[in-house]
Amino acid sequence: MNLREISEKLGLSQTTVSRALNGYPEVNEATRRRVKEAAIAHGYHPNQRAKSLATGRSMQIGHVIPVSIQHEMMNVVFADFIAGAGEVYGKNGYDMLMSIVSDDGEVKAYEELARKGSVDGFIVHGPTDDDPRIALLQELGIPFFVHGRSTDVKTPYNHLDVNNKRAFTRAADFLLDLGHERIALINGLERMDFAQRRRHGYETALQKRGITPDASLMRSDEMTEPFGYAAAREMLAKTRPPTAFIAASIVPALGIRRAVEECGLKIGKDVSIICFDDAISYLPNGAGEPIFTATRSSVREAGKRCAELLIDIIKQPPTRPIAELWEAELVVGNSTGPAPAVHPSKD
Amino acid sequence: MNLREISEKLGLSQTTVSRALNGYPEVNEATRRRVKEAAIAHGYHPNQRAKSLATGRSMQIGHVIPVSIQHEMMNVVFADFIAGAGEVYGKNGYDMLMSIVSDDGEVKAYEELARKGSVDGFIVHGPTDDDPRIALLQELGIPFFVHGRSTDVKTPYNHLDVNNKRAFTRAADFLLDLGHERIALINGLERMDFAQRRRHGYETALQKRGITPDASLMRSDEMTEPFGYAAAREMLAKTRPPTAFIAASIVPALGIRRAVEECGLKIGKDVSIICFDDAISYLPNGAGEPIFTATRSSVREAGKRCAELLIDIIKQPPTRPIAELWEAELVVGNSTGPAPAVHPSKD
DNA sequence: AATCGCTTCCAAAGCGCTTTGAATGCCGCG
DNA sequence: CGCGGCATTCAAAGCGCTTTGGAAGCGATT
Repeated sequence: MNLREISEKLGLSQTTVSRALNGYPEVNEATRRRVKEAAIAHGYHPNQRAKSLATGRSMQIGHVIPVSIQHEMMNVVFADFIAGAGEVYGKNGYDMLMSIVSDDGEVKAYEELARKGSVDGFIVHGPTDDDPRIALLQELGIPFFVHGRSTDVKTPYNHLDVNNKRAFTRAADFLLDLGHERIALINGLERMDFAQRRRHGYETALQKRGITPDASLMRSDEMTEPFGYAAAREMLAKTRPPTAFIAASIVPALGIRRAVEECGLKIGKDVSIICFDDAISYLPNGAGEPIFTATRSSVREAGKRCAELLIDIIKQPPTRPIAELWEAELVVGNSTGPAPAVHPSKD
Repeated sequence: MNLREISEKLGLSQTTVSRALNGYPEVNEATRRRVKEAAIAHGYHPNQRAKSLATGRSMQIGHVIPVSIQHEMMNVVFADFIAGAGEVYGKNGYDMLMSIVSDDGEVKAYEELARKGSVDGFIVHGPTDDDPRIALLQELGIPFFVHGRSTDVKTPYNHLDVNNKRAFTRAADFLLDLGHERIALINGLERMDFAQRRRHGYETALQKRGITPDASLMRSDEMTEPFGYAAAREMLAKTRPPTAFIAASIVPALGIRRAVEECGLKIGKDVSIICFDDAISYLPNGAGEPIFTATRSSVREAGKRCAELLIDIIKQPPTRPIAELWEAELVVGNSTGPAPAVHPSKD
């Protein structure tokens, strides 16, 4: 069933049928009703391929995912982000085009999708501190929106980010206020912009209290459970182990907890843990009372907002770049407590 | 840069340019080279929208994801599956169209994507025991491939599944051989076909040894870490606690481990744990030596294979349905050991 | 010299929609 | 009675590609 067939069946021109279905005002309301009913009765859906050829818009948003990023935060956090974005796409008649590419194929993927006209815009995930994708997309002249920031990119671009630095300053402050002095940082990969900002936040808080960040208490890697575990095991074996950990995600935090418990230590008493919580739906930070004290910001809400803003941008390019910075909230759970008294024998 | 422009620039017809680029034989090799070079030089990529209108194929595969499934295995396992599928799509010139919909919008999503001609086929994820999507897609007359099975659907359909029953029989046998008799099952949601098959496998193994499955040792829910934790805590508090757990995924297994450790028990000694391991890349079952003894089957490889088969089906509808059944391998880790001697006081 | 068979290329139709520009009918008004 | 204005509808062009059905050129064959 296509436009011609249905218009013939109704004894109307294709023009009128098209306009009736697309809500144009210059069509009689009685006619519109008749057309709409016929469309439903015959299960008519305008051919999207023809439609987008005619309109010049594909009604699709591209997400390019390099496989390696599978390992970093992308995998688990990503699913929630796209759930949020996808919801917004659906409401606005857009679809999500996802392209999973090898790492060296990323540039080509953006170029092709843009040049082929497969998408009307892109969401850029997980920017590094100097992300080349931003310049590439600007050159391609296609709308895009960055989830996060790329510190060293100085040309303006549309983005939304969490105030990662502030979140980690607050996390560290919280522990410092509890009397902790040896605070470990279990961070994401340093090439990720967010990880650098988080480290800066952590370092800033320590330095403000006259504590020099101890490199032996800082780790940076893919945010897996085993990474959190291994890092914590090693640090807890030191002669002067940390009394608290700050983790960049709930995933390594689970590993830290495992290590702490294996050492026969009590969480929230002997060792405190605080993490950044993306409010991931399948890995909730406890039901009701949080397992971990955490700085929290929903990545799903971020996905929604990024999608909304990108669609706005596609419809009407803004005169000046859009930028939003969200603050994470600090939620207190059972994983933190006052620093343990210094063991006499350790002096 | 479109076909007309580039053909004018070359002094050739659009026909010839099109054929040259698409590898048709009726074009002189010298001409073809000239065309290809010009295409690269000018960054020409055929407009996908026009192309698919002309060919009648969208070169897109649809994945419809209801948000609720976010919570069940989908979320974490899904990411790996689509990584595998996406790789295959890229190699074959296909793109992945992902539609995230509310639960009641699922039927509509399939219908629309099919009728609008947005996709050439679908991958169906996470079938239930009597999944209505199969009949729907058959009625829509669009190629599709099911990852898993739907036991109560009797019409044949293309699918690939892991032998879930066998995997769980083997897991239970492994524990039974070690002398365990009180073996708990921490399963996924019962409406999922795979969960039912796994339970059957577990029950079959017990019954073969004359053990009647104990309903108080069986739980079924979304496969989260907290679920595993809560279920294990409760079971371990019984007067006759289980000596072993079988978990449907590594995620609840992590929760079980947490519970066991909190109870001051030793894994692999006091309590054994065995799980189904989807070989998820971001949650690896240990590096080298597995953390958990597990029955393992890579969901990523499954994604690859499903994509390959679906593309074959689109190109050439098979005369009889394609069905593959994969066996999971049993890998032995540190989480299992002989059943502890019965405590004298417990008799 | 006429014909055939190849290779190589092309003009034009068509995919199914949107959109432009114009036509039709009808009303009220001078 | 003629005309402008409004509401409603339509024919046709165009989006950028593929594909059909030739046609041109040329050496080989009869």
